Amino acid sequence: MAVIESVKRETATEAAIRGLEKYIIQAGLQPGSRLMSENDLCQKLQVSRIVVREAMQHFKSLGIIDSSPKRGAFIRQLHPEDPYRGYIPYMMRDPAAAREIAQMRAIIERGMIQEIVEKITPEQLAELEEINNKLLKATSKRRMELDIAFHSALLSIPGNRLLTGLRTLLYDFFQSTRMAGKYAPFNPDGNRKVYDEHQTMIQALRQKDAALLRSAIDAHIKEYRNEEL
Amino acid sequence: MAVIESVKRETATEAAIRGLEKYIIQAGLQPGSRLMSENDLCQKLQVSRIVVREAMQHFKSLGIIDSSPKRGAFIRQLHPEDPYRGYIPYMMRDPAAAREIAQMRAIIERGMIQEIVEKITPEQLAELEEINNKLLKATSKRRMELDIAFHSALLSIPGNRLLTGLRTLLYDFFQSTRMAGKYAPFNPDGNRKVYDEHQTMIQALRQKDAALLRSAIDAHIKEYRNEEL
DNA sequence: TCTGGTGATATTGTATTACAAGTTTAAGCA
DNA sequence: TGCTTAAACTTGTAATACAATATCACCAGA
Repeated sequence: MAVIESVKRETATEAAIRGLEKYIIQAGLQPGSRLMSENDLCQKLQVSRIVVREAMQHFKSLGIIDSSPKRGAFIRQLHPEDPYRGYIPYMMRDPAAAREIAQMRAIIERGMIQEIVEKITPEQLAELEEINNKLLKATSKRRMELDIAFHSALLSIPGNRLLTGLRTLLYDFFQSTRMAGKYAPFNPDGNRKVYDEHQTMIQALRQKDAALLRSAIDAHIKEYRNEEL
Repeated sequence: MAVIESVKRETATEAAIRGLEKYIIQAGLQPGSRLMSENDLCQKLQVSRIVVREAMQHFKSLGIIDSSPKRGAFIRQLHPEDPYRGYIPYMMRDPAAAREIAQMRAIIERGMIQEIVEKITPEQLAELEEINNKLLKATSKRRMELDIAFHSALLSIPGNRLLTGLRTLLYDFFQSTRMAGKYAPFNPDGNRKVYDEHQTMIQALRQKDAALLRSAIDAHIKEYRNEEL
């Protein structure tokens, strides 16, 4: 079966994006390095300044470079949350997204068990306890924040930027949209339940008991899974 | 402690990006919808066409919209790999990235165990077997592709776009750069070993034996972990 | 030599005008 | 109604212009 090739000709801007990427890579520019000026790029790439600026905007939008007026453009230090930057509003409009985010959350938390049992430090353990202690007497809204803080702290234990980059997506977004209503009802026992489940996790971490942590996380996650089907 | 506020004034382009996002959201534009023309946006946002085009480029770069010459710009259907689009070359230059990617891979695969044991279909199981059968008599390069195909197939079982979006990052990139050298040495027994490990996974999936799958995945992953420290 | 001021130069951000090439729409006609 | 043709619209690209500010080279003075 012959596939119809898209014969769309490459625009000058697309070519400039390729050229600029090649320049960045081949010149070995590191975070903090300054790119050559727009006019110089015009000469080098043989396109007008408009095209160069649109190519620059591409890399600005991705967070690869950062420019300041009258100073120039610089290679930016990548941040772990960059990849998802700009997408949240659009995921929010996708009804299937919430289910997938909840599933992703469950997968990540289960998958991390081994890592965090091995690697957690006393300081990190203390932080988890501190967050959870506050949770017991928190109001509804504050409780949600503290729950997020607790799970974010878990997420950061492996010291992996790909993981911490998922924070906004997995917790903030999830809580703020889909779960806001049902997750924080006027349930006076709710705090106690969440607190107890977190305490079990903390205990499992203290004892470095992966099996216990697994069952605690499963219990903590279960309610979401059922609701999201 | 007083934090020095960044007093950087917002540029017209940044304001236009906000305005354009607001327009897209509030107008309820769906994938396939056409945006108003650049000139109309100039009027609406009260900026020049250059600024409008740079704002458009921002959303083009993120994959939110797509424009074709002389026809207009349209809301694009988001694809799961979009968030990581454009980042791979820059991750490649980060020496810490390989370790984090390997760790992420291990976390995801372990975390998926429950899901895929529950949800795998006979067709998906057959696909895994087919891939693995080819692997036994594959040459070095082909073997790497088939290994990637095997794990990608695993990744797609839950039917979660956030997961499948990680494919390029977790497998293609990882294999193509850091592991290329050591992972595919001139080792005639290598195929057999990978084949056997995959077979154990397949058997575990057929029997819906989560514990067996866990140990098989752990064994399969272990070698990477040790090498990456 | 070091400091501070001063003017020239470089740089980005933004607007305007212009046009090519192709798409869409509208008008007019059979 | 259906078809043809011209008009209007739309994006991609270039060139020019200028404001505002950062940077730099230079020079004077202590």
